[in-house]
Amino acid sequence: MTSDSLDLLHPDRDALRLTDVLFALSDPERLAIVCQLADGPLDMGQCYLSDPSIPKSTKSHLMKVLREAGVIRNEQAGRGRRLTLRHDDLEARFPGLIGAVLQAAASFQPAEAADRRA
Amino acid sequence: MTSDSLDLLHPDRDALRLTDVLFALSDPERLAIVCQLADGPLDMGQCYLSDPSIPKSTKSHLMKVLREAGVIRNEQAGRGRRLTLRHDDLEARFPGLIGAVLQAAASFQPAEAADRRA
DNA sequence: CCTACTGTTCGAATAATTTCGAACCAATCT
DNA sequence: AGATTGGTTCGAAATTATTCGAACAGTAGG
Repeated sequence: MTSDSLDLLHPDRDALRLTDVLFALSDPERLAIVCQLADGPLDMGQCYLSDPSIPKSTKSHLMKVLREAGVIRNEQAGRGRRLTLRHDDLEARFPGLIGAVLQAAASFQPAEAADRRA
Repeated sequence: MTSDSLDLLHPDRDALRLTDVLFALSDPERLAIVCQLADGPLDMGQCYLSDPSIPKSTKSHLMKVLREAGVIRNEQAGRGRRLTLRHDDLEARFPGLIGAVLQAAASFQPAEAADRRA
């Protein structure tokens, strides 16, 4: 009935810590995930890692770090999970930060993104 | 005579990696150092850590991480060392990033900074 | 030259992250 | 209900980062 264990914990906007956010973004794999979410929410299955053979537990852990830092929201959606970049919360708390990171990342790793689309 | 081993290695502007920069900034102690350098270069002795009892080897290592990520420059100056935030290089490579981080950090940890000034 | 002063580097111990398989849980479909 | 799909959590192993003392190196001053 009412959702039980699997609604995960998300920090409030006011509780976001800059160093935690920076740390979450400092891993190439996590940063790439964030870039994919910049255009809008995605189901977990639509979020691609650089290496497709990475097990789901590892992928889940990457999402956990991003979620606990307050970078993404991870909510149940049907059978799977919907991932959302917490753009508004980040922007409110750290103005200009996420935009600068996304722009820098976009002009940086376009090759990998293109590879994934191919 | 000519400086020997102690001119440290600094990555070129073009070699700066976003994830390395974010990682370097993701530690509270290192971030605080960067904030102190925002107003201009400082000698190492003028850079304060949250805990004054931290040994110099640890402090040196914090600077090393910042330097190797390309966040600061560390050059010999007289008897000691002059630390400089590589603001121009960072801005050129990741427009808006360092400014957003500094602003977010400033509106975040003013208590600690005030303590140090007292 | 010798000493004092500043920092860096090295090596080892500790702590924190990452990675992965296995077990588990919730939702959907038959 | 049972089977399938999609993802989280747990626990252990491996990797990486941090911390600190000791040894070293460069500079300035006596």
